[in-house]
Amino acid sequence: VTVDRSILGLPTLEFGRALLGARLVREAGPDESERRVARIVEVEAYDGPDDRASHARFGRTARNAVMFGPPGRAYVYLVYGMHDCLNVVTGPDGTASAVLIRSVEPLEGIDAMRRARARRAAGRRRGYALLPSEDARRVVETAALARLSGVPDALLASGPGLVAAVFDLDRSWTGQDLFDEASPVRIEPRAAGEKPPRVVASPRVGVDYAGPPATELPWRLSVADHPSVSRPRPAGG
DNA sequence: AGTTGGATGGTCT
DNA sequence: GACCATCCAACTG
Repeated sequence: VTVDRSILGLPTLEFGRALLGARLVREAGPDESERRVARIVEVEAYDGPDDRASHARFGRTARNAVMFGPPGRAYVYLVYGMHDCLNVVTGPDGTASAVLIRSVEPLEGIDAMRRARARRAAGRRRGYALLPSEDARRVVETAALARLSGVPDALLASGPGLVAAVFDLDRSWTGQDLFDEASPVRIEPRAAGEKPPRVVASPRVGVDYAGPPATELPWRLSVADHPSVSRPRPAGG
C-alpha cells in the first residue's frame, strides 16, 4: 500500500495540513531514467466559491472544472504565461476547492530534477524552439544546467512554478488521480516513524487582487523553519 | 541581501 | 484589453 486515500475526506485546510511531510512521487518513465521523490513542505488552500483569491470565484469555467470534481485529482494551470502550478483538488464532489503545492524538498532523483528544471529554463530562451538540431538544444540545456550548479538541492523546487518544473508537470496532467497507486505521479504518506512536522500558518502569496479578507486568511501552510519553503519566508516560523 | 522590471500567453469581464 | 496563485537576471547598497 503506497497511497492513503483516507485523507481525501478531510476539509480543505486539514487536508493541506496532512499534505505537509507527505511525498510527491513520479515514477521513472520510458524517457526518464530516474524516479523522483520530494517532501511537500509548503501548500496554500483555496477553499470554495466565496474565496475571492480562488480560481473558482467566477464559478465553473473550462479551466477550473476539475476543482468541482472529486478530491485527489491534479489541477495544473499556467500562470504569467510561462509557469505551471500543481494543485490537489479537495472537498467532496460538487464543491470547488484545491490546495496549491508551493514547495517541496527533493529527496530522490535530484539529478533528473535538475535536468528538468534546466530544460524548462532553456526552453524559455528566445529562439530555442527554432534551434536546428537536438545537439544545439542540448548545448543550451547544458549551459542552463551549469548555471544551476550554484543552486543547493534544498532550493531546487522552492516555489510553485519550480515544483511543476522539476517534476515535468504541465496542464495536460489536470485530472490525473494523485491517490491512485497505479498513477505515475502520486502522493504518498510520509515515511513510517517520521513525525508530523510543526506547521506555520501565514497569509497566502500573490493574492493582493482578492482584497481583504482573502489576503489576510492564514491559509498558507508551511513546515516550520524548513529551508525549502519559498519566499517570502513566513514570519515567526 | 534586497529590489526591480521583463518575459509570456491563457483566461475572464 | 487587463490581469495573473511566478521566476530570473541585472542591478543597487
